[in-house]
Amino acid sequence: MNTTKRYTVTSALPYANGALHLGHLAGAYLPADIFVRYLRLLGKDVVWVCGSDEHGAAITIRAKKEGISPRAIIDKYHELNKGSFERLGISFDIYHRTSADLHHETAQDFFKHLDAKGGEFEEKTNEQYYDEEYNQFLADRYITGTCPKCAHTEAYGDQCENCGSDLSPTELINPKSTLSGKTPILKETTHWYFKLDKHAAWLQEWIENGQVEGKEHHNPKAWKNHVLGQCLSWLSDLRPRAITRDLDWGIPVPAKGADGKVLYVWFDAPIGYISATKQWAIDNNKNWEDYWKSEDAELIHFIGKDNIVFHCIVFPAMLKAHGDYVLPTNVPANQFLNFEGRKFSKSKGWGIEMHQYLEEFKDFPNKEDALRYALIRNMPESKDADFKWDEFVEFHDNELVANIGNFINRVVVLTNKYYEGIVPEAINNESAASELASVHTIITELCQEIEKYNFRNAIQKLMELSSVGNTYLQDVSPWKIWKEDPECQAVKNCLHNCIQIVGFLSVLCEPFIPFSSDKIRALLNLPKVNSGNLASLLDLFKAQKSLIPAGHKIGDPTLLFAKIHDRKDHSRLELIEKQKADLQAILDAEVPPHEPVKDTTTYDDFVKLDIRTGTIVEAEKVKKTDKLLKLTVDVGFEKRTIVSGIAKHYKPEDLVGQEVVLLVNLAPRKLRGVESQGMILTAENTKGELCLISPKQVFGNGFVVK
RNA sequence: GGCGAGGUAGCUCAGCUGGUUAGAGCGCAGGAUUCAUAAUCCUGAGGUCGAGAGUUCAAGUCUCUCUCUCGCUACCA
Repeated sequence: MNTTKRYTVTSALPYANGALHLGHLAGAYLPADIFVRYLRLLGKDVVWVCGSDEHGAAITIRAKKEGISPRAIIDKYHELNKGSFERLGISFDIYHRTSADLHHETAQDFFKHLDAKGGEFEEKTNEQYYDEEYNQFLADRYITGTCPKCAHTEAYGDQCENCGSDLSPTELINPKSTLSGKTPILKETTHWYFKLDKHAAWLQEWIENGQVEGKEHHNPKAWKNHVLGQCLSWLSDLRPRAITRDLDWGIPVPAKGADGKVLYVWFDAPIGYISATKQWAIDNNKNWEDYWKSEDAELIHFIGKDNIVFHCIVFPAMLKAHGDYVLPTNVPANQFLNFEGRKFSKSKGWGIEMHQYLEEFKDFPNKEDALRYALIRNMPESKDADFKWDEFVEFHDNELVANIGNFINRVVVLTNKYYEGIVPEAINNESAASELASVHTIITELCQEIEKYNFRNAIQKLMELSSVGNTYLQDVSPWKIWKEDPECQAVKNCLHNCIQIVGFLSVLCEPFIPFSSDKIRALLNLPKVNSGNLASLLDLFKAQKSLIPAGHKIGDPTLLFAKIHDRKDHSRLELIEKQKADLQAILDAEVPPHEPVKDTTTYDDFVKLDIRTGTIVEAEKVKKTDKLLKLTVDVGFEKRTIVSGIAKHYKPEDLVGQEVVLLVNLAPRKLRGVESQGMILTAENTKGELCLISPKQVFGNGFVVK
């Protein structure tokens, strides 16, 4: 590790309108926890900040729906998430919230500074939907209407939750305000935009080469591939981004003519890292600027991949535009965790939330570390990963129980049996030199892996450490020697060395499985690990001194982990089986997905559609498209050119001669430069497969379908 | 179509700037052992490194083409 004096570590601020699930935990919190605990063990000066992100329209909407205040929502989820984190050993230095006054001030100051500086913002006026009854502009989420793509009648202004397509409010058919239920009008409004585009050049240099203004800033090779890739693909097309909204929930924009406007959440949220640090500094008698404005401060953002663009482009641009702040030296974004083969989905009940796990596994011994271990072992560090209960069981029983737990138990039992728990002295210990050397190598590698954010590898090193212990114990087989000669020095040496390994484990496992670390320390009759413990451990090792000296009395043997596949006690296996059964029940209960039935229409409306039979006479692909075919269709009285999105399902040559049914009085429209004069009718099933609709027998062209 | 990531043993993945018979863990098969939560330890089987072409004395590793998976994006009348 380099000579940096301070670390400022952040984890993505959870949005306070819902509970976090295991995917969030594995993405941005657990990895940061490992990293920060490790730094603390080395005695580094580090602050790790996080907190609730409590603004934005989604919260006000939810509050309205549930008939409670936004404040009630954020209080509820702030407490819930904060509590779950604590119970899982996520050791933030502060879990702040963006509703705090300190944050409001900080964010407003930040805005004012950029505004006063000039050149960073611009104001633009455009038309947005406005609710005349409530006299306010409507955020995207406040408008519902019919989705233009799937005809779902309750699509939001920014997204249709039925078909998943991203929308803009003006695309909605029949828009309605969720406040008054009435049709909103379009009205001009002014917003502030952050001129992101003007930062493109230095951002590129910074991300690609790790240099800022010709000065080396960080090693770009230390960044994850997928992070670099995504950043660079964004850089080619940076545009000014709106940073204000017409909303009454959030941080008021501190500028003239900004009544009724608040800072857009993505602008205020990352500033939350700064305000959290300020609050922590006040509470702990520190100077927050040392962690944000000092050259020897190293800023690291832990996030999920959905946040890469904000943390690698937008926020750095904000910091640089401001001028006084350091830029992140790394953004080790994780990919996504799936759950038993599917995406986590709250609405479908797929997956498990942190508080839910804690509740349902409340009788499971060492449940926190069991979960942490499984998530770390299979962390989505460089590609999406999948959480499976079967793997959870395997990791737990084969690795935590059979490898680490068993080794520690063997050593503690033997020491108690042979020496009444007193650590024996090692004399002429050279025979164990190779074991101790490999222990040293593993410890070194473990540290390096953590420093490279490779936590999966790191935790496997932990397992290697206890494997070396197990192998060593097996090689010496002290129980054999002891039967012949209880006073034999070889037995004493062996157990002395094994206890040292247990001691190393107790320290090195702390970043990963802190609850177990405490238990191992208790077994060894030692205090909990503390800041700087790893540094002194490494020093002792160098000086070839024992971590736990001869004569020290260790505790009585107790089990660290209880096997899930236990012959006598099936309770834990049943717990797992229940989880699996619950998932199966969801799968079984699933109604075949279907399009919602549209609103009732009339015969008069129906006859407006002129649907006729026809025959495809020519077909070719439209260039530079995936799905589009240009078809010439004979409708009897004339030939029509029709562009149709069926290229993924039909080859042009197979279509010629095919009879079809088509809408002939649809207004013509250009698609990719080709004018389409109608629409071929197809059906689409849930797999997305298309089927042309056509007469059952040869019928002739141009006849009306009714 | 554009951009990004990825396709390596049954499964999950390592393989840096190209260099001897391609690795680990799990799983599997055989053996050893009993201090230990039927845990541990040893040995072994298993891969034409997505396909093809090229550069090179030498390619999983570089270049090109193709193909499949995932994400973003365009398009779907």
